[in-house]
Amino acid sequence: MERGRPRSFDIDTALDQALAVFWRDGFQGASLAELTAAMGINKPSLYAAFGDKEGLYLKALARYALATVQQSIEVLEAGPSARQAVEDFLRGSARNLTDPALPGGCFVVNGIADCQLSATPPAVAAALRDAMRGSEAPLRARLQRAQATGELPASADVDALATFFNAVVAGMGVLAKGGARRAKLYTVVDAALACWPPPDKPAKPTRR
Amino acid sequence: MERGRPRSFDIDTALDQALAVFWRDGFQGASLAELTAAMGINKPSLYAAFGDKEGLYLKALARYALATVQQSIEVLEAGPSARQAVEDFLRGSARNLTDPALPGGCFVVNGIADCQLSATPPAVAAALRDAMRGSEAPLRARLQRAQATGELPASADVDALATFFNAVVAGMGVLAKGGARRAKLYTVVDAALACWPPPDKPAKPTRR
DNA sequence: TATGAAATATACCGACCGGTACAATAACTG
DNA sequence: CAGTTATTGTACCGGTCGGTATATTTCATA
Repeated sequence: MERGRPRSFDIDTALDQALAVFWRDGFQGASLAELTAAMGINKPSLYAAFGDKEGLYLKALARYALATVQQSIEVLEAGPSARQAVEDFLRGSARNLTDPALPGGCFVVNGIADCQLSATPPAVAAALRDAMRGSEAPLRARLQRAQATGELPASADVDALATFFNAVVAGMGVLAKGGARRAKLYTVVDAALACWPPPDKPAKPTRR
Repeated sequence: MERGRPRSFDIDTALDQALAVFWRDGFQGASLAELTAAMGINKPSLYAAFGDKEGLYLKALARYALATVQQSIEVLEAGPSARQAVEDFLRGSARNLTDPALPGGCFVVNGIADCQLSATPPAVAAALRDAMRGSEAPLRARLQRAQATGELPASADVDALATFFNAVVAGMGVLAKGGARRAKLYTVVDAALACWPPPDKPAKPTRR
């Protein structure tokens, strides 16, 4: 049984509202005044529920990372082929990065670039790096599966490919934050997909 | 003739020192205390020479952008072939982004991701976007030349390629700031170079 | 050497920062 | 109906922020 006065707000809702502020302004740039205003609560309530500005950020980041990784897996595993799955993934990323309803760019990319040696808590920097590395995993898993089924040639370096596509998404995140339009990001996707490895030495080259 | 007490520091030297601080901590994160300490001057001297924190940042950014664009042009135009020039450019970028003697990542990429709607002066955001777009120009110029000389097929979209390689560098900048090692960036370079367009429908495919 | 101009150093300004003490409030328990 | 417990609103803390007023120093000029 819960004792005492019940909390007047929903934790996850407040977390999402805090996420939006952190996404837009970064860890340093987001002030407690902005955060509490966006969350509709007071500072002591925030402090009691999340412990700290740092704790709040870490919880918001964990929520964001979980949601995006789940969505990535969903898209990557749903594609009819690995090649199509990666294309869907890249194009979906381009769409999210330029979604006018979102704060702009990628929360993790913005956060990493915002890391200041002097004032970013080590746990925040570490969590961001973990999130960055974690976003590579679904890609790598899908590419490994493609190699196992023969869709990707045995000579392909799936680790390198996963890192590459991840880097492309990060680059698109920077372009998006810099104001690039969605169409421009799509051209990046098109160019990146040209890196898809060709099949290994075909016995009969398909040419007429 | 100069009247009055002469300035006791060199403008460009101080600008370079300020650049290092801004590079590491961003516009918001860099405090006047850090800046003046790094530059070895007092706040009034900074104010008299550069007018403002914003003015100082803009001058430092202009200096950085000029230097990097010049170096990019140099590398891109020195390569024996366009393909080799772009490879040299990408690999040189990867090297710079992970240079332990530098603050880490790309000053422009860090700055763009650090832009906070609430507290970043519009002129700073605009200058960063201009710098981001400007870094694409040397690439595009080199690719256009390659297309004119026939090294790139007429069907290649040089604008898209320039945007793509620029995005790859931006992505590598994020990875670097996130602590990725140089070797990891090199694998991204390798994968990106696989996007180099093949020659148009060769009459005799070079295969034996 | 006296004078004027420009840069220096110190000390300070109001505003905002993250974080908290305190008292009032609202639920559950007996 | 007390009594307990946790949350809420308000008001405040020391510290730092960007920026500046003031007075002093250091040079070129005359």
